[in-house]
Amino acid sequence: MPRQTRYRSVRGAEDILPDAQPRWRSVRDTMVSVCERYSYGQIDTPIFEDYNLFVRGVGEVTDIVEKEMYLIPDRSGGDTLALRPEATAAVCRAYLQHGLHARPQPVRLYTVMAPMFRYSRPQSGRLRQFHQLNVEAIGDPDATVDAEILGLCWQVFVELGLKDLTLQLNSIGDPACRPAYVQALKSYYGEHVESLCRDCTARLDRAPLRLLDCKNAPCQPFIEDAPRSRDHLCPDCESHFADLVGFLEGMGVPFDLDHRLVRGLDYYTRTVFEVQTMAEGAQNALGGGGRYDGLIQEIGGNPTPGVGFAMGIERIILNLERQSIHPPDTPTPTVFVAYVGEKARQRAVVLSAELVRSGVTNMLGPASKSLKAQLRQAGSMGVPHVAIIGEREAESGTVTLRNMSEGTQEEVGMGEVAGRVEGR
RNA sequence: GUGAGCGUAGCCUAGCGGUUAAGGCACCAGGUUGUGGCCCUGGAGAUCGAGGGUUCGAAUCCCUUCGCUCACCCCA
Repeated sequence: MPRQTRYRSVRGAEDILPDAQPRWRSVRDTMVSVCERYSYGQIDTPIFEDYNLFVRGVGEVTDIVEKEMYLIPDRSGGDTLALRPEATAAVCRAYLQHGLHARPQPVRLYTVMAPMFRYSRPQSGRLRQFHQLNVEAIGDPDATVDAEILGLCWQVFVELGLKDLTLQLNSIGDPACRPAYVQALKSYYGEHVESLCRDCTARLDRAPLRLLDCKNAPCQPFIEDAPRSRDHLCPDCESHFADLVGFLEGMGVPFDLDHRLVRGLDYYTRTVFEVQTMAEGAQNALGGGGRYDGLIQEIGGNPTPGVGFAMGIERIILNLERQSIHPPDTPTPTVFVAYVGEKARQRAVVLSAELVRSGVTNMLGPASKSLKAQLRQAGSMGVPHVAIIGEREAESGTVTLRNMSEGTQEEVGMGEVAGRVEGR
């Protein structure tokens, strides 16, 4: 046998085999169900976009833009394309492109199972192609919308059955108050530069907010005493946040205020939140998002507020498995069509097709295998009925219908099979 | 991009310098001439990730490389 190159899926990109599909489907169904009950409408956008959309939208100095995008030269010589690294910018683009501002605001949108692409070293809970649920409410600045989004997000986790989750909440202000806060943060940290970890000395200039996020030991004491964004909110942001907190309490959505929570995408304003597991493992953020009141203007629209979040399907599935929350069983055929001999072979294909037409899930047995082997296969799959067509049945136009659990069988006409198996 | 661990049949694992690389699961075929689940027998399937080196001799030791995994970073 000549040995050929064995291809495998590209690093960080996984196949989802039939056995895994019930799990994916049930997660998806739960997400759709919650979104639809909140009156969100499904939107699907292309998996690639002009890469400038993400540069503008996500922010030039973010990791996503600097080193994680998959770029594709456009064969027509136009602008470079990017496999989407996240959904929000693309959904906002669609909002603008289709004049959705002309509809009642906010416009409520979601995408499920949307594949996203980010180039980074794969590890548990982090792939290069991964899938998200994305939910966005665009066009209304009110805190009720933030509350709705947070409530929707939390409800999805509740209905998925995941336990040991926390909802971390913070406000990082807006253009009116954030610059002053960032300044305060910088000058505070400026006094401690020499004590900080190497990562953080670099962060001080490039992404000061992320200093708060550092996990290294040397920096911990400074984080506690660092200026907090919520203490520097302008009156508008302050009352917006107070409203949100009140709404969440009223809704019974549990949350923790976390002054360290900042997010890695530039577009967030005011509300930011993250749903985290307490489970072991590094990738503990199952979902996250916030308000992005400046984003639409940034990508060329009129100033338009928005809030939304994303959650990672793979990470959710990982945690469902860790918590032994099982998906529905893989469906098995109702009937296995076994046959022996040439004439029977012809009848069998026909029977299989007719059963499908009658709505009966069935599997056609393999040719050139003994009856014994076919029965064995049906048995190992747990198929409840086997329709056997041998020489005899082929002659008389009948089939022997075997009940696998009882071990009984009866001879019926070809057309009777569907009725027999359903009637039980 | 950085660091660590690991690579033996589809999956899990034994072997850790010496004759044809062992076992389990799964797969295939038999055990009555057209009948499953248990049991029994047999079979197929591995150039031991790849390349190079050391040695009389390497899956076993060394180097390189590729791949996988986990963590950092970042985030879903």
